[in-house]
Amino acid sequence: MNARLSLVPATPVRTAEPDPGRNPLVRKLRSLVNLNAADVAALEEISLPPRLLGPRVDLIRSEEGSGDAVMLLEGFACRYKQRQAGQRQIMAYLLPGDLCDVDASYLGRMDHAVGTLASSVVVRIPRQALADLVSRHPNIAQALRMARLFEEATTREWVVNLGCRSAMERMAHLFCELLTRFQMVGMAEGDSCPLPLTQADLGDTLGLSNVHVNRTLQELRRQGLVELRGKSLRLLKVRRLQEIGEFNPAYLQPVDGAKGHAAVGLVSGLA
Amino acid sequence: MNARLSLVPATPVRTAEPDPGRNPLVRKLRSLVNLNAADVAALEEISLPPRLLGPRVDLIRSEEGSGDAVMLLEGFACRYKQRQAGQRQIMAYLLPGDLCDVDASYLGRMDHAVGTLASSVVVRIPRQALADLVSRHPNIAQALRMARLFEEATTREWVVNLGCRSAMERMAHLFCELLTRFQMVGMAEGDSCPLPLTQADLGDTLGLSNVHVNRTLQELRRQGLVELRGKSLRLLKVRRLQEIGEFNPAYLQPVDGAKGHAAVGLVSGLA
DNA sequence: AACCGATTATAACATGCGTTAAATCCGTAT
DNA sequence: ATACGGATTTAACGCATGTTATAATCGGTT
Repeated sequence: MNARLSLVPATPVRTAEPDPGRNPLVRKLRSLVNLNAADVAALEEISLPPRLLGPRVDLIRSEEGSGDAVMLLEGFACRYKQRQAGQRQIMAYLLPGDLCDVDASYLGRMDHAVGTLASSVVVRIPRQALADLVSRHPNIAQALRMARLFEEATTREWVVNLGCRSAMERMAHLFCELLTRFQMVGMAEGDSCPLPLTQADLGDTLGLSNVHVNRTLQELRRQGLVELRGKSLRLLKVRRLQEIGEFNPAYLQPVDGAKGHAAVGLVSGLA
Repeated sequence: MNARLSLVPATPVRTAEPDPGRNPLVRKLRSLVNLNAADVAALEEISLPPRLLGPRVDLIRSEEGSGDAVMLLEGFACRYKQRQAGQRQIMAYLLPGDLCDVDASYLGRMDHAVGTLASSVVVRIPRQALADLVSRHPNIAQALRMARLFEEATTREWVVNLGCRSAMERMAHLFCELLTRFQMVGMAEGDSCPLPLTQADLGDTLGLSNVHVNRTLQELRRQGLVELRGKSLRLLKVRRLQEIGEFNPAYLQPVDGAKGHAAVGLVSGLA
């Protein structure tokens, strides 16, 4: 299960490299607001040593109580909930650059779990460091607020997906969303992006049985819309898939390129 | 459609009454944290004159750009999204005391609409007033942050509902959630609460056709679990309904009664 | 190279829910 | 009262998706 864990006992991943785009958190926040050199430098400094986790490892339960945030550096994780009978529903994907806010755990018992789907590298960000960062770097504070708004919008979009789209439409929508999100952190290559999930994982995401996930996938392949080999997803006809899933990336990114202005007026205290 | 709008052209609803529990926002925030007299007084002062809206009236589009928040004083509203073919998916309910954060509209085009389902009374809260309130009253700031966390948790719970529960389970869960939320603002009477929705509205909420909503409702009635007459819902066997829907109110409220302590450590700047 | 468990793929069958349609009920206005 | 339109109810039928089962394939390990 976590076979890969032993391969890399504590290999430190270089975080504070001079080249500007390695850190996925930096890349993500840069897709939301304009960051200056000081902002970027500060972001690269806050991370504690990275830790490698195998697939299917819970990463919230363990941090619970520390109050620190967790950032996904590499890999693929999710928020999920397990029903009594065993069914799992995935409620959100965490991609590299995504922060897992631990605020929720203060509301008493955490209402859901967070775990890896593929083997992943995570870093803890001490709560105090994050608070300092936010108070000294308004751009970063702004970007984090926006990231949160987009995350909320994404969850709402998943409600729509589950509530009133067919299997094919759901899957097309999900794939479009994934490609866009990977593009935002510079991890897409053309129309391809990583997809280190099993069909069962997709089923738990889309509210479908794994058999039907397979059927739907076959149909998408047959129509020449997607290619899914190994752990890589390729969207052969992006436009067509966007039509099928009624995908509009506006809920993931600022419109056009007006990053700087877009969110000046956010009610900072309320957010 | 909006026939009732004309009935009450501009009837002002009394907001700042001396009796402590009239304002649903106060009641709601009090269910989250302990508020002192100054906090309550401040909350009662911020509202602009209330406006009456008929059912099925959008209330975001009109406020767009003003940046002010909107609070529902009476009635029933929702966040929703309309698909091209016409299907509507409701993503959240707004009950009395709920604030509709307008932050999202700053991310460019609003990604969803907010509208009334029943005729409602709303008040605008100027952005500046809200910012002042939050900076001068830490308890209120705390409560608003918690309210937001609970709102996020609620959306996640809806994802679970749509993703992996049957029609009966979904409806049982929704009804339990509604009762609890109305209890939090003091609008439930025993095991009864308002439900001014049509079966079509319920269908757009639960991802079911209106025919199947009806079937499911009949079955719940036949089993003596609920009573739904006029615009009032009554849960005859709350415990049983909670079992069916696997409902656990922990995602709506602080656990037990530890309101004051629960959230002291929230990363204020991040939230 | 050969093995193993996990994943993917297919088939056959079952069913929960959607669709269409028509009847009844109910609140509101005439 | 009466009439009207929207909401609820019920029935008949179809389909998308679930379920169960089994085979084929793949990726990683020895």
